[in-house]
Amino acid sequence: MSISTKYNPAETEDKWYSYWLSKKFFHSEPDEREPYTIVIPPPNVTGVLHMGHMLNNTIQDVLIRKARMQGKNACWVPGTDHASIATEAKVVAMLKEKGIDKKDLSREEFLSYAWEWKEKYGGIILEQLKKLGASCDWDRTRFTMEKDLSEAVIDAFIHLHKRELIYRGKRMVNWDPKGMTTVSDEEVIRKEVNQKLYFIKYEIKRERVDILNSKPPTFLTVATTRPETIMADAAICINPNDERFKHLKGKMVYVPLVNREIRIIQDEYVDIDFGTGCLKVTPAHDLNDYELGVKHHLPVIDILNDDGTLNESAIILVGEDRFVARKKIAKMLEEAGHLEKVEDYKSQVGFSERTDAAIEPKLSIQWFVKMKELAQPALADVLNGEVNLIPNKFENTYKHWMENVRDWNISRQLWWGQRIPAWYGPRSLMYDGPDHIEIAKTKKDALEKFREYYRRPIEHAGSDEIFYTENQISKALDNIRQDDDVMDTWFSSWLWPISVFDGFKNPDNKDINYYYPTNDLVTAPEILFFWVARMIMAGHEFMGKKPFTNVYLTGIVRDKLGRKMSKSLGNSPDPIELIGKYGADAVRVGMLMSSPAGNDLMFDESYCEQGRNFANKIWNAFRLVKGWEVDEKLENPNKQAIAWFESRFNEALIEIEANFKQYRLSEALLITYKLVWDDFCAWYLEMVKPAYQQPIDKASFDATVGFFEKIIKLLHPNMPFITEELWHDDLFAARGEMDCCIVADFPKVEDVNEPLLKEAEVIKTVVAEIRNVRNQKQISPKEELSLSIKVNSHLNYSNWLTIISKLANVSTAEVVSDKLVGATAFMAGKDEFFIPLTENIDVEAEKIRLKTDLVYLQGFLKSVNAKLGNERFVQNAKPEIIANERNKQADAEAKIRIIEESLGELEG
RNA sequence: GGGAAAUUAGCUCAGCUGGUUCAGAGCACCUCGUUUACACCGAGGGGGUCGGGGGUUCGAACCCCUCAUUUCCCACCA
Repeated sequence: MSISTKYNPAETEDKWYSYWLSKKFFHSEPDEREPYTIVIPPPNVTGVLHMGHMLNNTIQDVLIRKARMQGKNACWVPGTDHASIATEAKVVAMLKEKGIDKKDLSREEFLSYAWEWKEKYGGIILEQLKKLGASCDWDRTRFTMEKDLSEAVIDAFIHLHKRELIYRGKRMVNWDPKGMTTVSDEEVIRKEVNQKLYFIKYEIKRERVDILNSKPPTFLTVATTRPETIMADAAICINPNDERFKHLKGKMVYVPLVNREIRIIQDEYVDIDFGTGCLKVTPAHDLNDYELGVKHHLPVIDILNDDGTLNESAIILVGEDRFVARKKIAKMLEEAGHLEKVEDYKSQVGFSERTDAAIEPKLSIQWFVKMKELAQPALADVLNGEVNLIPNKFENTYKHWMENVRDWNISRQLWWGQRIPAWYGPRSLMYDGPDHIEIAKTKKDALEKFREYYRRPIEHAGSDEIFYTENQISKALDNIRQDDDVMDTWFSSWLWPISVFDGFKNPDNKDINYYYPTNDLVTAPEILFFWVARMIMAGHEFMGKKPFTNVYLTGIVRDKLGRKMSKSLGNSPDPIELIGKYGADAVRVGMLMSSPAGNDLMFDESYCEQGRNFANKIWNAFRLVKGWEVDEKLENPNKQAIAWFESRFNEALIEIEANFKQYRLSEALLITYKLVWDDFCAWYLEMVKPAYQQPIDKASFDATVGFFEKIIKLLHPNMPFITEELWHDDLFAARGEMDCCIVADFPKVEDVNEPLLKEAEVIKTVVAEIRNVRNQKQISPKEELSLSIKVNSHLNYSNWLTIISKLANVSTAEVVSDKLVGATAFMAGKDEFFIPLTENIDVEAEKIRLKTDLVYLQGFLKSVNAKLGNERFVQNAKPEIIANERNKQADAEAKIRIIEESLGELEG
């Protein structure tokens, strides 16, 4: 036989993937079947596959393939996300390498570079998914910035604006000085940072009389982590209840170095016990200070440029980066005698999720979505089980977040994304004033709205109605400009389950009606709020229905030391290399084996090895069966084995289905693994396998091939490639063009013969015991033994004798009525087994063995008796528990009797 | 600072409503094996007082309290 002893994934994977594609097995169109739909969490368009994607998409593929095999109309919609800040950052970096500064480009020029970049790198990740075997409906591939999806974003904005759920406001926002944009609260990652706490002395302004009396200046000390912001100080704040500072009320102090006078204000917000009890108030650069400033009518002095350098308002250190300025100013303060001391200090600092730059609180005008109303139905869905989070431990966090949801800052100071459809023009053509804003999908619409606006009578124009001239109007219209900002990427992502089916463009179309709401969503818990929660909100707002029913939250893939995989640590294997090394099926199995929903996965390559070994095991089982010659004339000696495996398969299948129902994919796979490796290969095949170079009977062969086919189908969702390869082998019935494993019927649960399975377990013990005897006595497996069985139970061994003989290399096996003296013995259940050996048995050793068993059983019996003798147990325990205890008691008593007999004979 | 979860064999994890599926699985480990599908293999085996301490109960890995450790989420203390 010329089949390789090892399964070679490279020979099958591309072949079958192209075949599936060419036969359109992944493609779905609405029909009369029940739909099963998953929308992919769209990866960044310019990203490459990492281990997290690997896990996530393997799970989705398993779910979708199983549904497809179970007769559902399975549709897995793939696509990519334009990832505005990440992609823009990459493009900016690329341009920089070319010596081009983004500032020197027009918006149009920049976008053309960006699109070029997207065309070049976009879609790499989707190609990588194909290597994994992902059975996405590629005809439905979408991109969040393509025309239709962008329009959906604009439509959604306009809709929400009409509903007064979108507003524009001046707020403290999170500013990313590296990305030069705002980011939402959710995109700020807080980290503990070792910092310094600077104690800075501010001189208190002396009364004129004090100066005349040459009274020396006095100081107050403020503790701050940000000395570079003193130039933006608007006040010093003390707690009105702080006895130490009562005398300071109403005084003024000088800001060191710049000598600007500021007030001392009082507010209970200040913690008397923290630092010095004096707080410098910097409304432009701290959220709390801003609020204090509003309360006390303080000026806002913004000393930072958008890129984090100091601006002219700082007066000193203009142009320096904030962190450089911090060091320099500390020195300057020290030299000027204003630095009392510096202490080490740990505090939480916010960093941008995308650029890792320290976030700067900044006052600016941004667009916001009101979240409270939107959150309500989305919270209700999860609480009442309309939407299931798997595992449900995430419900608590979800609830907490949704109940404390804050408004969503959706504007970003970037170019790569959907531009905010807000248009600005002069409110009045007569005098300068705040802008008039119109929300409109296109410039044309905007112009019309503005024209209409200007044609109305002029406000405050007295009794007679006055209108602008057409000339004035057309001149004004020439100067209408669109908002420069784009929308947060998540503002397109939250529409994904709707927009991929064109639910905005064409609200009542066939696809959206059929596929929406989708079934399962598979994603990482990190984006539960970013994305999942908002999708549910969008579902209710725009469709009046939830977007999906089940949310499977995967864990984070970590290395085996528990560290998060990251580029900088270099601890993340390249998934494509892994697939090359072990095969896609192996990597899939490796990922699935040890990652229950919601649990982090400590990844190690050995998981892939295990997967590869499993593929090889299947391959070799196939080689074995493939090599059998059939002799039609032979009787079937394997009826018992066949009946057993049939039941065993169904027993396992029941468990597998139950685990799938609970989304315990790793558990389901492990059961499958054991079914194939242990039950099918190690037991069943060994039972029916003909002797060397002997033919097999037709019935056994057919049964075995039938089992094999069922096993291949069972394995397919996990291991699509090897199963498809085997499916087409001529070992099985001839296959038509469309007869592929990918669309074969998934096995259905059939009858389980429980007593038969129980008997088989006893038989397995018998075989294992005989092998154990060989091991202990150093008897070669080739040496034949004979076996005598004294049956004390109701088990009918006659059906099993041939199997025992074959598996344990026993030449004669017989049922006897008396113990065999001088033979080595063991028990299985209540039955006794004897193997006569040529050498004398070691009576002492045998006695010790029996005594050990006896002691254990006596102890066991004692505890059972104690239970049964306890009145309160007998009164309180459930009847079936008591019955069980009585069984245990009888059982133990019987075994003890048998052992005592044997011991007696050895003694005697 | 608030909240949530976890802690079971060397590692990764099961263990559903307290009582034979109650101490389990996979991997790793040890011994033996060049048997004619597979050494990416086969046969057999060892290994845990279920984080510590209390309590409830006839009975606790499971329920309660407490401590410890770890992880995650949320939060504006300079």
